Amino acid sequence: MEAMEQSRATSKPAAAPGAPRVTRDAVLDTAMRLVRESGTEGLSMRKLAAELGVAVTSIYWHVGNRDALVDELVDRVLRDMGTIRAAGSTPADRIVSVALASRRMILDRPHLIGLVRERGLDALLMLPARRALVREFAAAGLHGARAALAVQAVQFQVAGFIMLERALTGHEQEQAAVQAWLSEVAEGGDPELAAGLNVNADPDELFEVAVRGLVESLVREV
Amino acid sequence: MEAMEQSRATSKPAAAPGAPRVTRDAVLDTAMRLVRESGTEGLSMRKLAAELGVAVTSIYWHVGNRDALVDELVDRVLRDMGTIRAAGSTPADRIVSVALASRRMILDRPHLIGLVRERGLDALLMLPARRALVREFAAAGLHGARAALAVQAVQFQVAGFIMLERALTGHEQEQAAVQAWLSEVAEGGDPELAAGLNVNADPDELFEVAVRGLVESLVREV
DNA sequence: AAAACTCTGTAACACTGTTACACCCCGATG
DNA sequence: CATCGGGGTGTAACAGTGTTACAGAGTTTT
Repeated sequence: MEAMEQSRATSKPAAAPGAPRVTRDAVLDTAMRLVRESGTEGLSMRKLAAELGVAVTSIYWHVGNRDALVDELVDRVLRDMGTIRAAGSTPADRIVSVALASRRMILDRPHLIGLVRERGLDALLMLPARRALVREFAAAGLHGARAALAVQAVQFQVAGFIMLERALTGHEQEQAAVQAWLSEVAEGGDPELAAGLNVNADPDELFEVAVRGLVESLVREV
Repeated sequence: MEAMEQSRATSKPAAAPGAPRVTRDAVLDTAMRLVRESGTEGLSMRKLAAELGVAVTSIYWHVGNRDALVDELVDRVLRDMGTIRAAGSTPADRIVSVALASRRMILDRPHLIGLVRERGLDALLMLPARRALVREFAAAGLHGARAALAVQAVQFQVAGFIMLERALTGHEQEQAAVQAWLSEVAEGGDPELAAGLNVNADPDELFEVAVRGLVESLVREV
């Protein structure tokens, strides 16, 4: 804890003559690279130290501990995400566009989900879209508690969908129980339905249909 | 691997005279207890062995390895969940009731989420509601690809919501970034909105509103 | 009696996060 | 100039994790 404060304060002597062999930034950079290359579980303090050609204790001196390190990585990724702008003419369209953009932003940073999940920072996933959602729902005529409920509903749908989607891709078909049930449905007289349930092939369409349905319901009752 | 086959095949000599000191069932029982008491991370092979008064290798002989053990625990919990029955008169009401019941069932088994998450079995979380959803959407007049999309949308919303809700409870307020933004909203002229965004106090209402909105959108277009 | 099988124990390997402690170097102070 | 203090690093260890090679006891089968 105090170590972090100290190292944070010394951003000037980083290039001083009595140069430290690694910087806090260098640690964070290679940590980020390790996560990009092999996920959250590919990031170990020893690996990180070895990668920097340094003993483990140096890492601890610079970042405190692993949790603080991951927190900082989350912060970094979130910082470079920028803000979300709504597009479209109708209020519903604009809100849906915010949801779509939010999903894109998060999916473009695959390591982010693993990081927030490990540290229980799931709330931060919703942060980028919040501002835009509040604004657009207000523009759609929703205020007060009603608006709060609407914003939260959309946020939960977006973030929940994304986390689930990432957890499911690749794994779904493998489940024996799932497969068994699918063939059962196919024999039940609606093969097209079974096919549609099998593919997690088009998450894009699924996401848009779900979000649009929810949003239109929320803005209609004004 | 073969060990599992062997032990699974020997359900008869479990009570034979040359009695083993632990049974596969006993291992699973205490494993389940450990998870209930201290979560997934409270379940270690050594702790489990110690709890049973046995060496670690016995555990491995009976269940194979940790992953297989957790898989079996998931199976067990899922098996005792039973089936979901729809209630209500209108199609939308019936579908919403399935979603509510599904959430209740899962939340009543808090350890389940940790287990499926650790093993990437998230798809199994949706399984109990699938049958009922397909039936009710068919009764609402949806068939084929349209019905598949609707079922998937509801499933994703339910499962995503639950996972997020469990991850957020308790943690949300702690985030500094979240807090900062909330006070900003409050000063923006809509304190009631800020209040509604702050509480994760009423997830029940939030869930019902979100699901009902989505479902009504899905069944309306028939 | 011998061989095969079931089940358990000892001890180790390779990892993980974390820390107590000694040390080096360099700049500031007495 | 000498001394002190602190930034930064290294060695080595502690405690814990999943996993396994191997030996052995006890029972059943051949």
